[in-house]
Amino acid sequence: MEPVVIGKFHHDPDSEDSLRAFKHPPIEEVALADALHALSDPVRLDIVSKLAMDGEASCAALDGGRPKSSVSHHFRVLREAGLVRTRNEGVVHMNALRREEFDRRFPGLLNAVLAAVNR
Amino acid sequence: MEPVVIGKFHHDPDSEDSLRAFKHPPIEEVALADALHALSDPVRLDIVSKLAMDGEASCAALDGGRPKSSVSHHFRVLREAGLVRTRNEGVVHMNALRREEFDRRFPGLLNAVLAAVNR
DNA sequence: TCTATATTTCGAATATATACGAACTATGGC
DNA sequence: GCCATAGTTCGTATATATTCGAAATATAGA
Repeated sequence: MEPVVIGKFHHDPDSEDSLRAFKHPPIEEVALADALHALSDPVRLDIVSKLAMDGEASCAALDGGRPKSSVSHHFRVLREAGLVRTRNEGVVHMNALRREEFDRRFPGLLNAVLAAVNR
Repeated sequence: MEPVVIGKFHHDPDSEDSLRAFKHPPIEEVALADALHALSDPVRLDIVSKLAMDGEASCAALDGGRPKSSVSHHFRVLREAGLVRTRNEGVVHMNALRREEFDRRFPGLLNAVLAAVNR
């Protein structure tokens, strides 16, 4: 039986080193200042708030009419701040908050932000 | 009896329109994104953390060896985000967190940030 | 009034962030 | 294989932040 080739072109789409997979930092490596910076933008606060309500969503579902490249940028910032995990579901990228992990790292922070963002 | 002159050169040093007095926004006018941005800088996180422990301090006491103009800038950002109140005490400026007000505006936020910054 | 001290303001350099079109890449379905 | 779709990456323009020296301002005290 042939071994599965995991490399540049033949890879496991769910593995962390897949071409399509994203960098999700270990939650312990996320710095507080970076998390706060990620949350300090109205567009990203909106995305985070909607993800908290809906659980999961594609990028397009949360674009608010903005160009794809802008939305992609904001998702990247959220990912790198440990706030969002993105997984490939066919042609769509599904995003969800890393709530348990983030809460473990910064207890109460996300709750306080989400409470504040909704008035 | 002469009325007290409140103007460009003869003014009440405790009044909000004094030359030396600072702009402290009404807490209800502080936007979440601006508060988070103010907290998303390591220098300012350090200042806020020290103020939380010490209660009150002059600018110089918290400068961490940085030039005065830089420290002054960071205090201004904290002031405009509703986090810090500065009052004139003779030649020094005494700074304190607007804790009660800020907590009322964004419940749990400052606690979560302060808990996270210490570790 | 002169001096020392604490801090702000100004100005300019540099760094970082945001925005968005165009080109590119991965996936699923035909 | 070809096409459409969903996102990413790239390049660049612009906006905002940070830094710090120098000059200005306020206050206390001699």
